[in-house]
Amino acid sequence: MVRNTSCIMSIPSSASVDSQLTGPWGSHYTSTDVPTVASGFPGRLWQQETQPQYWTKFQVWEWLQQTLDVHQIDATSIPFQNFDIDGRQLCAMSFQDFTRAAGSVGPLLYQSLTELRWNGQYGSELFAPLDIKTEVDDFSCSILPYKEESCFYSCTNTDLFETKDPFPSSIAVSTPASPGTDTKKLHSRPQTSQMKKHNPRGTHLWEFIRDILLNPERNPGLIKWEDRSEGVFRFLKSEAVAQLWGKKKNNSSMTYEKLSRAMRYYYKREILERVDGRRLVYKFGRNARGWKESDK
DNA sequence: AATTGATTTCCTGTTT
DNA sequence: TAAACAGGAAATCAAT
Repeated sequence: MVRNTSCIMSIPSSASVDSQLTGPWGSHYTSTDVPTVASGFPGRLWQQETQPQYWTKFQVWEWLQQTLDVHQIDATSIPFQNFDIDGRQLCAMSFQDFTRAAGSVGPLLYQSLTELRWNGQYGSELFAPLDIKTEVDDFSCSILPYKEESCFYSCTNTDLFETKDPFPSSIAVSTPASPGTDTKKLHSRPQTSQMKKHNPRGTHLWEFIRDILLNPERNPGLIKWEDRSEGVFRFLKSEAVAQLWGKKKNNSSMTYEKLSRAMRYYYKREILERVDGRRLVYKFGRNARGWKESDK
């Protein structure tokens, strides 16, 4: 009955994770220049993080994911390969280009981007200093804070992963977070479907896993496809993934053991299929979307 | 304020 | 023996 709720700090997390991380997120990018970014960075830099024109391909991709998410549109409904472009190219697309590239979702994307660009021009001054928590990120972190809050995880001294990665995705990207501005148009746009209910903070565990798999640049050997076409994958650095997940959920005590329990619950919902006999191996089930190559 | 879906936490037992 | 796997039970959290 009585649970030992007291020993919360006894997790050797950082040590184990550190030792597991070796990729671009690991030692290479250890915090050297964090302070700069952490404490009020120059407006110019901020602009670069925020304005679509300066986005990297990955940021474009993030924006896409996020926008679809916000509008409850299935990520499989648009060909992502048409958006394997950086911000400059994205901004060069016309309304028609968007329609060509994303079909019926094109207009919505065009709209969203236009508003973002527009906000980007005036947003900076509305960005109160206290919002600049810093760092940030981790991948699926949102670029578009349509929902009032930004995506900061503000885990102050956890520069295990994030960090000065080459994809400064969401730094201050909480552009329109400022109340009183016209960011609500996006909110009030009619929803395409009601299929999904609440999706706290954008991503579920399985989507988080999927997104790691789908982003080689962001996946320094954390999880690997075993059979791409069948949706079979394997954890290479289970504890590191758990830490990352915990970071996303602002839970520093996440472990693979706990993460895997959540994974097992997915079997019943057919989001994952059981792959027995093989440790750390899972397979996407019929209810998992957006992982197939053909889905893109 | 109550409900609920999705985990999170803990645990005991089994398998690799 | 140390990790993983299996699930049950209960707690937690955020969205509604």
